Amino acid sequence: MAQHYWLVKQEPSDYAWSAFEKDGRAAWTGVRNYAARLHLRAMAVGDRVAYYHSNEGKEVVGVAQVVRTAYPDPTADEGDWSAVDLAPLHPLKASVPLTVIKADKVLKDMALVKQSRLSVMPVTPAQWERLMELGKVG
DNA sequence: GCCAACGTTGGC
DNA sequence: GCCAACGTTGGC
Repeated sequence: MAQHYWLVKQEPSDYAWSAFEKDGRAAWTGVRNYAARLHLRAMAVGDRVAYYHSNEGKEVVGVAQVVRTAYPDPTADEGDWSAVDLAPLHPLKASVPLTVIKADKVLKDMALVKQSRLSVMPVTPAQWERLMELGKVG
């Protein structure tokens, strides 16, 4: 089974990477968007997930992995929504700001740029490789 | 704080 | 089922 790559957005004032690292694991709940739900449901255990700080920072700061596949979101009062569990793997040695992503030949086509309101999105292997290169990982 | 983008809702 | 109005997100 091929590994897939994803990116999730989070406002640092809401749940920053540092808090995520401290917790060691988090239920990714509260997603109320059909496109994002589709992506959550496509996640497999072990998939890599880039962690992006929206609004404040506007940069990719770390790498997480999926530790539990989609299950009914316990925070949803009504409707058919999904959550997954994520665990932090490591921070990027150099965070990758949106300005750099927009200026990069490979990364400028990311959903992050094209669909600015989507909170969970796939990342192509080429984009992932470039992101890790810029993040000084590996 | 403003505003553009865009997803969702509701009237017809 | 279409489309205008509305609400939310998120960059600037």
